Amino acid sequence: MKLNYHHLYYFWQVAKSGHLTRTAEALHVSQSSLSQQIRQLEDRLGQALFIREGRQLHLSEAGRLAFDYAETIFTQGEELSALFAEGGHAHREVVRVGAVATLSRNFQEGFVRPLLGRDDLDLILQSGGMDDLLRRLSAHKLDVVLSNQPVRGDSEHPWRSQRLARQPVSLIASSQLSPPPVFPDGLSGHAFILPGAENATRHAFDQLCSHYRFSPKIAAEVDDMAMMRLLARDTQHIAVMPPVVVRDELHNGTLKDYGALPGVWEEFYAITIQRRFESPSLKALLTRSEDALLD
Amino acid sequence: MKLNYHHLYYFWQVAKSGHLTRTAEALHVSQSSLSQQIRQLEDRLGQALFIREGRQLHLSEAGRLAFDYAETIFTQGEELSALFAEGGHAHREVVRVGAVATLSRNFQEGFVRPLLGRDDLDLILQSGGMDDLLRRLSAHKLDVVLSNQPVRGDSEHPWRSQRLARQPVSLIASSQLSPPPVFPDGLSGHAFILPGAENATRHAFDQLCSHYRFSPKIAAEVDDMAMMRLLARDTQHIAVMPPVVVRDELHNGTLKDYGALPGVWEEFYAITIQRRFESPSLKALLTRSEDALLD
DNA sequence: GCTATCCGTTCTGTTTTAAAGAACGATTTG
DNA sequence: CAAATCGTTCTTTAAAACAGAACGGATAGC
Repeated sequence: MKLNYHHLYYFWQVAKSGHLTRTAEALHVSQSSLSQQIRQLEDRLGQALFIREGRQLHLSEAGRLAFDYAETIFTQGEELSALFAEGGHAHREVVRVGAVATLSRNFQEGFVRPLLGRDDLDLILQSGGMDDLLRRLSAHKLDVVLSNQPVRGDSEHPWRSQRLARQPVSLIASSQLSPPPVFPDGLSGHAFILPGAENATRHAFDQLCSHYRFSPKIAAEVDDMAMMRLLARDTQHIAVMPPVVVRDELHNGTLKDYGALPGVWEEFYAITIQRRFESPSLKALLTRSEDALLD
Repeated sequence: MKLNYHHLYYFWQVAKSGHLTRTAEALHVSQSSLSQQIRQLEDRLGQALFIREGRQLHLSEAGRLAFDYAETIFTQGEELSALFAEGGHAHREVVRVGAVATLSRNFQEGFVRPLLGRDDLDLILQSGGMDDLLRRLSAHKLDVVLSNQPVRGDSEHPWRSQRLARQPVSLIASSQLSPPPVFPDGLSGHAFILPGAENATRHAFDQLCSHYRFSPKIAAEVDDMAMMRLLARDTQHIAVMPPVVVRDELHNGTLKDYGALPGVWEEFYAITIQRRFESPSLKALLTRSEDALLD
């Protein structure tokens, strides 16, 4: 009881044009052959795909349904054919990495670094929203998605989240600040620059605050690390962020690290789809030590 | 030079398990047959899909590529088979409507109203972001998307935007307001509740303001009509919105319509994919008069 | 280091399936 | 009302998918 894709293809072609004879000519087959195979498809599916009115063919409701599926199936097939037809040359290895747009660029670069020097390989980096990226992952348009939070897979979407690394999160502010802020005391006068509410780091920070019964005054909520860096540099507020993001500023003394927050981490996850043949290059990326990623 | 889906199917099955003999048993064919057909596929594509190492099969880079496509192709195919296998009963007509989440619920209801009484038809309503909805449309998971702005199609995405209706936009505020606001004078003391910046209505309003060299004080930007209605009702600010949204409040006198804004409209578009066989029910929905939609 | 086994490939003959041609029937056109 | 158009059905022919046997390289056990 398997679907015959050859029959489905003929059905698709006929449904697209609406005419059996013309399609037969276009495909260089006889109309009798076309007619028979579509009939066989209908027999197998157990329902009429066309409604025969006089000498015209109209799609039935079942036909419309089948046509929608056929459309995606054969569009994909033609894309595949085109990929092999062009060039004809051997296919280069491709690694396609999606990253949540707000993720640390440092980390992204660290992740793909081993691939940057390789001439035998194409690297594709895409940023976007989580929903968008996961959809691409499911459609096999991406090999891995980098995120700062794990996702739960289910039977329909067998995603696998693997923590790649985590780094401490500190209070970062101008080095001129006096008295130096110490968590959680002596902070009442200050305003904070915090990660956005949907961020796991922010969640941990809020929990820490509520443990100490401290309600921070919020100057800004930012979900982009690069943006947070700018705000930390150009305001007198205290930013809650991983020190690596502002490594340069810490080094040259414009900013100062006022201490890591206990239990607050920024975490990095790789989300993949379980599959039998993993690309060896990707596998190597995913099995590195944390240190290699965070430097 | 056409792709043979039968061959691709065998390739897919073997690639999934990684073993030719086991797959042959599972599919009830001889391994020689499997081997030959996969070879034929490779010949046609012009590249090896498997790397034969000793008595093991590994996917080549081209194979990985082909496997990704095969996965989506045959997943779709199996879904289609399942749809026809279950039931076996005749397929009911389905109309699947996507609507931008912020679109007037009144309008959405008006649009689908002719379908609500019909027993012979399933109606599926989905809301979401524009990107998401357009993706579903392209994947044939939706028949039409309702939006308040048109989209441009291109050769890759042959979207067609059709304006279904438009309605005037007024200044709406508490009926107690004195003196009654008249655009654009006598508004300097008031704050506005406006549609969000990415909205076409907002754009038209901004153009009107700049024409009169008037800069409105903004109390809130809201992209959801239902929310705007609440704010108009519960604040003393002036809302820029279509009067129909607050029909009840206008009727019972809590709110008042202080006049339509010239050249400012809220517009409604239906976005579809050009296709040969449109569902007759959908076609009927799309060719109605504006009045039927806006009541 | 030899033998037995496993597993994929290749060759050849057989079976199944797809395709073509002719006859038919229904519908539209002039 | 005849001629043309278009899809279906039946029968024959061509092309494919398939099975079985022989082959060969790789692995495992003794």
